[in-house]
Amino acid sequence: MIKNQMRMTHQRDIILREMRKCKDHPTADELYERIKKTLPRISLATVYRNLEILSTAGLIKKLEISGRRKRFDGELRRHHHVYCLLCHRVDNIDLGQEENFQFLPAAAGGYRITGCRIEFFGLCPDCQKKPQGDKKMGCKKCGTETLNDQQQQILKTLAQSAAACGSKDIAAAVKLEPKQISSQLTTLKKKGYVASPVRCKYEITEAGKSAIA
Amino acid sequence: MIKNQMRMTHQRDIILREMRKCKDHPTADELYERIKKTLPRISLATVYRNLEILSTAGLIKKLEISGRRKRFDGELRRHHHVYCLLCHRVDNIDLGQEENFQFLPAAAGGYRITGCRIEFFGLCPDCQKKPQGDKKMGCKKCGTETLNDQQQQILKTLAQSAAACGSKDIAAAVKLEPKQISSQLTTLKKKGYVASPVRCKYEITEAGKSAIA
DNA sequence: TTTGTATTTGATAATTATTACCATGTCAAT
DNA sequence: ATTGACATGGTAATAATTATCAAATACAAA
Repeated sequence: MIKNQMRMTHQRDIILREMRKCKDHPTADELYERIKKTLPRISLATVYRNLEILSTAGLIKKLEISGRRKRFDGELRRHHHVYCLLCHRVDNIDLGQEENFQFLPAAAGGYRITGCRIEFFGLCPDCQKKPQGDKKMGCKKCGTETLNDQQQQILKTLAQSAAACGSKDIAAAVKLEPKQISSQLTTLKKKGYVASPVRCKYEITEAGKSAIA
Repeated sequence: MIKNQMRMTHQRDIILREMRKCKDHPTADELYERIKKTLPRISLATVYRNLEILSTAGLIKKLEISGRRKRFDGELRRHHHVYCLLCHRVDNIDLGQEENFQFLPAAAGGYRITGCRIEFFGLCPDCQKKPQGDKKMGCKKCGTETLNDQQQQILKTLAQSAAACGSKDIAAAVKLEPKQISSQLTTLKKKGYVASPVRCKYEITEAGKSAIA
C-alpha cells in the first residue's frame, strides 16, 4: 500500500532526460513533438501527466507565466525569467548582484509560503522590430492619452523612486539625452503626470501612476 | 481614421468602475456575474474583450498567475501577490521595506523590459487545514524521496558548512523553531541524509547532498 | 444636427489547452 | 502466482478564451 510513490517508467525517464537536456522552456506539446522522435508511440496525455508529476516531485519546474500555456523548466538552480508580451517567448534572465536576494514578505496573510517567482516582461528583440509595436490604446474621455516610450520610461522610473528625482537620477536609469529628459518632463508636467515639489526635482503624480499602470 | 482610440461605452464604463471598486482579483466570468446585476443583458464576450482592452490601455492590470484563468486587478499602485497552489486564491502581499526595491536586470538579452512582477506562492490559511496537504511525490529509483521545505532548507544549510553544525547554527540560517529543527534533523538522520559524528552535531551525508543537488 | 464610419455589442460557434476516463499493462511485495 | 498501486495510450470531455458576424453605437467632422 505505498502511496505517492512514483515509478521511473521508460516514458517518464525519457521525458525527464529531455527536460534536463533542453535549454529552453517547452510547453507540453512542444515537448511531445520532441519526445515523439524517440518514442513515436507515446501519448500526449502521458507527456502532460508526467510533466505535472515530475514538477510536483521537484525534478523539474513548472512555469505558469506568459499566457495560457504552461511551460516547464529542467534547470533547477535559482534563476528568473523574461517573457515577451507579444510572442510569449520565455528566456532566462540574469539578476546580477540581486540574484540571491531573499524575499521574506512581512505580511503573508496567513499563507504558508513555499516559493517566490520574479518575472520580467516586455518585448523580445524580434518583436521590437515588428511594425505594430505599440498596441497600447488611449481614451480621451478618461484622460488616458497615449504616452511615447520615453515618457513611459521616465514615468516608470519616477514611479519606482520613493523621493523626488533630479534629471540626473532619471538619466542613470533611462539612458536618454539629458535634453530629451527635461523636454519630456515638461510635457509630462503639463499633462499632470509629474509634479515638481522643488525646482529641478520631479515626482510622479497619482494620475501619472495610473497612466503607466 | 482614428487609430487605437477606444470609446468609452456604457458597458466598458461599468466594467471599469466595478474593477476599480472591488478589492479582489476577479476572473472574467467572476466579474461577469457581478456586472450582470447592473447590466443583465451584457455578454460574457464583452467582459472578456473589455478586460483585455482596459488592461492594454493601462486602466487595469492583468495578472497571469495561478493556473489557467486570467485574473484582473483594478489597483494600479505598485504591489505584489501571493496565491495558493491548491485553491488558486490570490491575495495582495506586503513586501515591507523591500517594497521599493529596484530591479534592473543586468542582462536582459535584448528585451525591452516594460515591467516586473513578483509573486509568492504556497498554501492559503484554508488549504493548510485540509487533510491532503503534502501531495509531493518521491521516487526511490532516482533517489528523490520527498523532502519538505524545512528539510530541504536544513540540508542546504548543512551542505554549505564545512564543519558539523549544532542546531543553533542551523537556526541562524533557517529561521525555524529550534524544536522543529531537531525534529527534522531526526527525520533526516533516519533517511540517511545527515549524520551525527558527535552528540548534537550534524553534518550532511553524500546521500543528503544528492537529495538536494 | 446630421452624417459617415470605425468601433463595439450580444449571441454563438470555434479553438486551444488541459484534464478525465477507461481498458489494459506493469511492477514490487506479500 | 496473486494482489494492488501505479502507468500507459487512446479518446472523450471540459474549461477558458477567442473568433465571427450582423446590428447597434459613439463620436469627429461637415
